[in-house]
Amino acid sequence: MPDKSSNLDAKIDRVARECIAVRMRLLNRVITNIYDTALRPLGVKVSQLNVLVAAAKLQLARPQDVCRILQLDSSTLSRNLERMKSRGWIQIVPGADARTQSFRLTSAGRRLLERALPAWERAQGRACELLGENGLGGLSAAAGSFNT
Amino acid sequence: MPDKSSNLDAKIDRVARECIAVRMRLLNRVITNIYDTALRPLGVKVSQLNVLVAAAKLQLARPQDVCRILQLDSSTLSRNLERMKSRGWIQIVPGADARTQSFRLTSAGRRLLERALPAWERAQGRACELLGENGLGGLSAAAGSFNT
DNA sequence: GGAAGTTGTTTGTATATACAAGTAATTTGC
DNA sequence: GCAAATTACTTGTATATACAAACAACTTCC
Repeated sequence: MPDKSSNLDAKIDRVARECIAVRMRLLNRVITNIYDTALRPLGVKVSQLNVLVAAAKLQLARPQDVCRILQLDSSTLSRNLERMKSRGWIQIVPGADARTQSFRLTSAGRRLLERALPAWERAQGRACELLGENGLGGLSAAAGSFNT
Repeated sequence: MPDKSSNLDAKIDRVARECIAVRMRLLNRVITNIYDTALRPLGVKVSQLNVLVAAAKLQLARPQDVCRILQLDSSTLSRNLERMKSRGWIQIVPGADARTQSFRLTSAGRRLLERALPAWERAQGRACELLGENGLGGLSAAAGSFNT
């Protein structure tokens, strides 16, 4: 009779060693923490900064576009926008299609981005160090298919 | 007088193009979604699977160790354990130090892992494809410093 | 031009995540 | 051997995240 127990153990060992999701999620926590720590004095998190930057680039941002660009669920974005709206960083702009709740940066949002840039630089520098050349290249390669 | 406005735009453009956190977080969402979708029929998410696998490997797992290994905040783990305990996948094991709430897989937890392995294999395959050789290598390189 | 289908967003619910503060147990220093 | 410091975890609070379902507005098709 085969030893089912150690067979399972071996497979579990393989998951522990090889699982891509484990490493991706771990690195995501570490990297997010670096940026959030740097941004904390400004009262903004990197998740929000991402959306603000996207809005700045799009000028007039449609949620659907931001969701596609960032691969975000629309319900997630909806609630993030709520928070940023209440902080005065973005404002809703009614458009032609009454279904879309397009939005854009307010001047307060723009000022926030400006003030956040130095902190972003510092975090970016630390993240670079942490990932190393290999990690950075791999990240770009892997994320490449989701550009713009 | 320098054109402050476009200078800011250029910097924002740089954040949009280069920000490591944006890409890491985007990839994390995509990869997590692949595993969660594959695991959905089993009623477990990859975040929980990670902890169950760690518990399986440690045999008797101390929360502090799991937090260190996965770079998780202890409050996060505390609540995740609560959910997995209520599902009967883990059980608390009182130990020498009354502060530590060590835990281990129950047999139900072990059976869950066994049933989840094929779904994990499928998700792992798709994640490999998505990241490509470069992405996989970079991920390993970057996560290397956090091994075990 | 109206019914049926599609699309864009929000709301309900659940999990994951972290920081700050609280609590309880252990360890250290005297 | 006790007070102070430290450690290990939990609880309070807030954000991020996604799926499912609801809703409203647009589009298609006849």
